[in-house]
Amino acid sequence: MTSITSSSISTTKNTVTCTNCNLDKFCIPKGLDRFEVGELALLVNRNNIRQKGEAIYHAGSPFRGMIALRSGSAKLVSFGQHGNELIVDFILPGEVLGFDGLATQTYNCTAIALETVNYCHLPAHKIDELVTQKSCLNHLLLQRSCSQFDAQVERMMLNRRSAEERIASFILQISERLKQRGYSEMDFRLSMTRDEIGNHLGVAHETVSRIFHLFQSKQLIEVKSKHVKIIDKKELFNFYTTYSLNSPK
Amino acid sequence: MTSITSSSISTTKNTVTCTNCNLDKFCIPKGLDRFEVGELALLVNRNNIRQKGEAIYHAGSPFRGMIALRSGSAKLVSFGQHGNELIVDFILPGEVLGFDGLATQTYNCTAIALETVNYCHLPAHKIDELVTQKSCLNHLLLQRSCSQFDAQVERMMLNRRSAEERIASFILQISERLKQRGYSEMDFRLSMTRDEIGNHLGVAHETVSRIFHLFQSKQLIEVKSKHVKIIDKKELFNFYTTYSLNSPK
DNA sequence: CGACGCTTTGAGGAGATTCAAGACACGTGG
DNA sequence: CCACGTGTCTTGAATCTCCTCAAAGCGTCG
Repeated sequence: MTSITSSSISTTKNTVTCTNCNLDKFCIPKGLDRFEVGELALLVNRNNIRQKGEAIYHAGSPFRGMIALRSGSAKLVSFGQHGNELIVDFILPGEVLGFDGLATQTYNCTAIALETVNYCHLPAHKIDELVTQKSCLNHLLLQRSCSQFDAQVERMMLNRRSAEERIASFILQISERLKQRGYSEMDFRLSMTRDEIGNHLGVAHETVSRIFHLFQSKQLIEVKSKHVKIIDKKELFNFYTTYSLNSPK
Repeated sequence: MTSITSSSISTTKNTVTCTNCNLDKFCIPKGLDRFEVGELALLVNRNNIRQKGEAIYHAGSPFRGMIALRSGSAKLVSFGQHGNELIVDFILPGEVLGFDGLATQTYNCTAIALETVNYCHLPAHKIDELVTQKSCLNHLLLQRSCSQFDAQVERMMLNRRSAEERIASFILQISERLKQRGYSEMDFRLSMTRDEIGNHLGVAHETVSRIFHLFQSKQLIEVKSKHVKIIDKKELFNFYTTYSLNSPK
């Protein structure tokens, strides 16, 4: 089909760079100008593949750089001292991971593909170069890292809420994040199991199942195994903001 | 006693600077060399006082800089949309706060004194200057901010544990932090109420009370109102690492 | 000393977990 | 193409942890 020049042995699909990537608004380039993105494009390894269940990086291994998922999703897992594992976050297509290794230069978590993923990789040593050259990138990283703070507060708030509220918020959060990356916000497939959702939210997987069912019976969503369709977003939202609790004093 | 020169109207106590401050290993200067600390000393406002219950800064107000508690302690509070308030963290004497405003340049939380506090204040605009001049400070801030990530994981782990484990870990954490600043690690006074502890840990204040009592009956600690004495640190530690749970799969 | 806030202690109940068993889905090999 | 096996999901029942409500002790400060 396409003519193959000496400088390009890639297929049409593979000619995607940071400049024309549809993720550029969300990825590392966010906040950089056109020229800078061009530079960035030269530094990024594209088209890395991992199959379901394979690790993208391992906890304890040296920081190798930041990762942007071009397709597929992943989970970020932290292993406690007693074999208990905790899913710190899910990474959806178009999102960036690797922040858990930025500060210490060692990954704190293991990133595991929940389905086949295709990702870009910005190597660590190139990040250092960029950071010293472009203060904006520096600022950007600082910003992103500090936004962890907000996330933490948000999560603490969630942890005092009932299982129903947690799951309502989980569904809405996934919906919101998918929407931001241009996917359908009302109708999607969860790539993680009930067990993984439960682990992340701190509830038993049976409870996840039960509450999905409950929401369906209340006409808030339709669930069929991993497929979720949001019917009444507003009511779902009310569900987890209205019934608040544990507000001391 | 001391001769008073025109340039010094301060008492002996007030002549403490960053250079001779006993907190310098923990405070903002950490990682800076002697000369840089000297520079820093010129930028810092010292000897600010707040009484118990008074705010050091308010959520929503513009970032005014970083704060180091020279004495006294504080709580960092986040207000939810429905009047529920969440104690994100306690700040012990010698610790630094203000990270919640660093990224967005607006404080996300309100910092309230739990007892009379004396603090140093590094103004925001001077931080900017320093950051652009000294890349190490920049790195330092990034480091600190990213360590939030670890804290978040730690807290998520705690949230799947029983009330007993949470409180054991709380006591040990406070002990450890006091120790690091040179205070007694085995015998201290909690500056916060049971209510505040419970809020922070996500348990009812009655439960806090009961479990303190339980630990006392097990000869792990001695409690008398706010005063805590650790009797069997090792066993207390086992308490919250041995009985782990909820490890999925 | 009296008031107020904090802490302790008890009793009852709600929500979520755990255990157990069956249904469903998916992929593999016959 | 169907049978089979494994992993996932659902549903029920019993149990337990922790919360809520209530009331009484304790301490502190004006």
